[in-house]
Amino acid sequence: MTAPLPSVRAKRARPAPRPTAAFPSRARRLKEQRILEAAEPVFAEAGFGGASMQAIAERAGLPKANLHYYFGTKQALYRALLARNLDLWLDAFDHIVPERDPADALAAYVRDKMQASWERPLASKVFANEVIHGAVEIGGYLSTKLRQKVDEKAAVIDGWAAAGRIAPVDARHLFFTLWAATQTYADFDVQVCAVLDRRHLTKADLARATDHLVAFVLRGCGLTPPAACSPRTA
Amino acid sequence: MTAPLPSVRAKRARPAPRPTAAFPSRARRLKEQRILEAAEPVFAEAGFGGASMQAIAERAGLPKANLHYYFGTKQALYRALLARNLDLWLDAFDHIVPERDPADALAAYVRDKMQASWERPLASKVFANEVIHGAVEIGGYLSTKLRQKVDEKAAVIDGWAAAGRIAPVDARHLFFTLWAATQTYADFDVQVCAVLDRRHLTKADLARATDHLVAFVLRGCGLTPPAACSPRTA
DNA sequence: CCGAGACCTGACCGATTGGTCAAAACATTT
DNA sequence: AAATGTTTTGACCAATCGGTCAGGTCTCGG
Repeated sequence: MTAPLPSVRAKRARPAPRPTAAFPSRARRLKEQRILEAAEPVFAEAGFGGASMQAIAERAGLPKANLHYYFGTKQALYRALLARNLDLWLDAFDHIVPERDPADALAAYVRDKMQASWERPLASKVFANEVIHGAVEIGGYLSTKLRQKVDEKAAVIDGWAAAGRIAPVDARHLFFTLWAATQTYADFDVQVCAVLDRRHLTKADLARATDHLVAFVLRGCGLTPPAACSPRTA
Repeated sequence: MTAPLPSVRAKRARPAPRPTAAFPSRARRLKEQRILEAAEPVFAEAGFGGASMQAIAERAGLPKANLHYYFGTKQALYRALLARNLDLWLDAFDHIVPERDPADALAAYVRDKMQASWERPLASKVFANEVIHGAVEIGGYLSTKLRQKVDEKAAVIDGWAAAGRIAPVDARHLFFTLWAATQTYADFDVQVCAVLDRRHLTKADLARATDHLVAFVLRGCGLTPPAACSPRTA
């Protein structure tokens, strides 16, 4: 202890980015939402490394320093954005329950995921980016919460298979296939557009894709689409 | 013309990055390859915006200025990397020909694409990144060469369907599904690892995934796997 | 042995990056 | 209105970014 060390490491100085962490007022929540909404397209279109706080600030119509007041660092903002969307992926799993008819359940699952690709494509892109780049921020989530959920739902699929209600598929790889096939309409939309010769994907395009996928998946699982396969269901 | 304008726009100054563009010597090609090989993992892991010339230079064991000597700009290096891999995606299409048995052709297609995911995952990641971020560099390729090829091969699928040799699937959406389902093992490998509780994906994992996918796809197209579905084929 | 042109690179440039900070503005409660 | 705490932001910082350039080295035909 010859010298009193020049305070902290300059790099770890984060005094109080979130003073009211315990009781975030309604106004605070609203503003955070506004910033996250501005951040989503920027991170989706440029990735974490390519996105800049300046660009996000401009989209939100706020000075850059304000973002740092609310989120401290770029990484924290990125993490908050990811966290907001993570549970979104698990919702569709609710359809996969033992007592339900396998064809119904799988069709509903695919339709739900396709709807998510239509309604929240940017969230899917941010997630895809994060995973492609190694999932450094959400690796823990993937190997805990997601894996548990997949294990649970894979057991349901296996149960159906054991009962002869479905072809003997590999449940986990089936999920990988379903995730990829549905999210590709969000993540790789420009490729789909290019091949289909569209400027933008329309709801009708997605409906057609959904019908194709549902039929394809059901056949793939040794099931038959429920007669005519009416696409009209809430 | 009151003032002679201060030469060119400072931003477009690119004197002669490729003096021997017409006759690239063997040594030159070799060095370019070396740089591209160093660039691939960096672009794959960080995206275009997140990658830095410095990082690529360090990986290649070369001074940064040397990269600029060979490729001029970061964008040009990125484009060269993309160009090197573009035709890679089209190769598997060769299996889809009218005279071939549909089940054989589709199985071979899936196996080829899965092998590509195993052998060149980084190329797939770079490509995925580019498409997710809007395909600004390869948009032209997607809406010309790729689309033409897809149109051509979709006609083959439609022919099979018309002849009753395959279920009446939507050929283009079938391709989207196949691309997504196969490339997910390259692009989202960490997610697959997390769910399967692996540190790295092994060849055996990929083999299992391939068998699952082949069977799933064939059933999805109303076909039956060729008896026992031996995974051993060159 | 000598140019000539290809190749190489340390030093440097302006612009932009994520992040900090102090002071001003605003809101609340006493 | 004084006091207290939160929110806002322009100005600023060191670091890093992509890119340039002068001048070096190397190679090779003559």
